[in-house]
Amino acid sequence: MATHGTRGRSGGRPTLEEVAARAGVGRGTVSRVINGSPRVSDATRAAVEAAVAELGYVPNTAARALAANRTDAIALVVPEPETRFFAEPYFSDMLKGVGAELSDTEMQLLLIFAGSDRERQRLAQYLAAHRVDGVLLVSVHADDPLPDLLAQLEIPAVISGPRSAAETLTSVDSDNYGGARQAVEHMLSGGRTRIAHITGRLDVYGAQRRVDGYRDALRDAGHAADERLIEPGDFTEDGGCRAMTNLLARCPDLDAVFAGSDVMAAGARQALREAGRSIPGDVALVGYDDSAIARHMDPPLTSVRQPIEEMGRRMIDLLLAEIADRRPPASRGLERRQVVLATELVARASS
Amino acid sequence: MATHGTRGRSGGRPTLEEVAARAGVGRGTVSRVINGSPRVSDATRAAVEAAVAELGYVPNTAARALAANRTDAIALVVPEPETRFFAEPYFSDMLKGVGAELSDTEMQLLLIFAGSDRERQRLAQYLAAHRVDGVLLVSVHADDPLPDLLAQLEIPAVISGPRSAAETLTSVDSDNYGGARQAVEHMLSGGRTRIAHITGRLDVYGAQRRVDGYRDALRDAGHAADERLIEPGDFTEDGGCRAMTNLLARCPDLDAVFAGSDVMAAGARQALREAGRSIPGDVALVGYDDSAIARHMDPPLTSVRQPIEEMGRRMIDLLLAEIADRRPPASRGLERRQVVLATELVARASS
DNA sequence: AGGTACTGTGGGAGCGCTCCCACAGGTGAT
DNA sequence: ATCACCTGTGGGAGCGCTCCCACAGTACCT
Repeated sequence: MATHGTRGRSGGRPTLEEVAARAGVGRGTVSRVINGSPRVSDATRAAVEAAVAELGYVPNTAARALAANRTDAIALVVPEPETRFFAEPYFSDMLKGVGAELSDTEMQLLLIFAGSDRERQRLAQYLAAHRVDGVLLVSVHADDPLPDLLAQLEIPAVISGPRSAAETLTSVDSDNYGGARQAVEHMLSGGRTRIAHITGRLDVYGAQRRVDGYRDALRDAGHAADERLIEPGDFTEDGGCRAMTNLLARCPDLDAVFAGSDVMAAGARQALREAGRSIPGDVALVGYDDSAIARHMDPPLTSVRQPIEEMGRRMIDLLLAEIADRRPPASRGLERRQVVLATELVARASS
Repeated sequence: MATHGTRGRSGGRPTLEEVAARAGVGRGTVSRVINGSPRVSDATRAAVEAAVAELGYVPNTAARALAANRTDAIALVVPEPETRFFAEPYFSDMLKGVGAELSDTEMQLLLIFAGSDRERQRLAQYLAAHRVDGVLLVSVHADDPLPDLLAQLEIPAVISGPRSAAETLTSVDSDNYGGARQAVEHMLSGGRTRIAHITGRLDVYGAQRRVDGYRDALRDAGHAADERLIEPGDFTEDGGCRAMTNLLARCPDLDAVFAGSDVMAAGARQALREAGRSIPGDVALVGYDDSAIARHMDPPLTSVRQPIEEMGRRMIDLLLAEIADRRPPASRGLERRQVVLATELVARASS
């Protein structure tokens, strides 16, 4: 009789109803106070808050999620094996920005790795179950099916580097085009005229944009286009070394190199050294990313810094806005949002 | 009339009830199939599974959590700022083991940092709301209040290094005592007799156990105890350097040093070098952790390896068992579980 | 024949919340 | 005085599941 209908509750955390009884109000009113609705009188609000404090009431997330059809959680999906995640400062910076922006929110951040097929399978299940209100996607390759899955499931998502100029998802990116221009203009102003470029993998949109920036900066400075100064790389150190070797063979008169990443710049440095070219005496060298490698290279590498932490913050802003917009399913879609953040050239001894 | 009572469901994921209708069975039966109950006939199970596949049914986690009073999630709590998490390979190894062991489970892993006061506050709320079924605690200091909070909230938890010999939480640890013995015995067998020890912070239980192992190994080999050979360190490189300097001043005749961590060994190496002692010629040096530092030191450092990944796996095993045990709240408590895993000496040039 | 025991199944009740309708009481225009 | 329209409030219905009781059917004992 006493325990009628009281199934699993051993210790028994207080419920909304109990708080309501204690405060002498109705359930709806307590709910309104908890959720910060303005339509509550000051006196009532105070009474409810007192009851909440006395009882140590904490809302039941599952009940709320079920009733309101939301989870108050978002996922940061990293389509890489965990190893890379820990190896690259990119992710830790991103996480810092995301965490900071989220810290005055009720939202909970989930970190999900989707490196292996198996993990991707799990993630698909996870998303199908709508266990998060939104998704942050970082470091996505051009042919990744994940963005489309997200679109199909109608889950709000923000991507950290658009897959192409026609990206349909809301995206945040650094100004790859402008960053490349900065690098090239920096070398031009240093008196260099034969500036080569080692590109990143061209199926990565950002790498393409860097090539565009490189080309336009040279053209605007009145230099004739010379496609022989452009050599494709693949973001690896070996690739950078090979590319540099090819460039030296083809254009022995080059006096500067803009590498599409610091790692490739490290490879290029090795090739230059083996060819007996001094840095920056014979050849100026500029990288991209301003990673730890840049600071520790010999000589220290001039590099283009991306505001990764801020990118993380902006991604959260946009995602939260999109989640909020979702509720009234009225006027959606029309304006794609693409935020582009400025880069900064960090000049060091290599140029 | 058509949309009577159908509130938020726009697209409308299928529910248990719909699957039941499709399969021509009752709701309870579908639930039994989904949860792998054996009390279902093969024919019925097949019919239900077909309906699930056709409808693309995915259980609603929130509803399940509410009804069953569990979350199917566990938290890995890191009481450190994120920076340290990324800096130390300890965490990434741990995460790998944990992830592996969890991958054939329905359990979801949450990574929670509790470095700042603010984050700890949040965590307390989080735990009070019982948003996870269990907690994995790594790298906890002796005076941390977190374990007690967990106990008070009756949340199953496993800790990765007991706070003391009287640890009440289930714990997994590497054999600090045995590891220290291995290190000392290795140096003894190399003909060293005056072996010093730079300890870790002694408020860390594991560091104490290493001192115990060091003492006992020497005693068992018939060496008279000499407390002057023991110098306290604090796990930092500077501390290791200072400790080494003190040791050299006090016992110039020492011919070997067992440092309580690789980082301190690096500090000790510097002090030895400055004092003109060669490694391993004049003094043998052995560290603890077998971290990247050990491999890259000059000369490469002999060190004691802890099976961190396996520790992660075992922690999950124990935690899942504890969560399962929880359901029938019958015979609990009596046996504290403390798992200790063997260490391995990795011999390199420094000894 | 009657009993006991098990297997497989259906469906009611309830988990703790949010949403929303209903309604009381106040205010100001007509 | 009448009506319209606010603000603040109570509480019913329902979210999609799990748990468990009830019961039909079959099998095996007395």
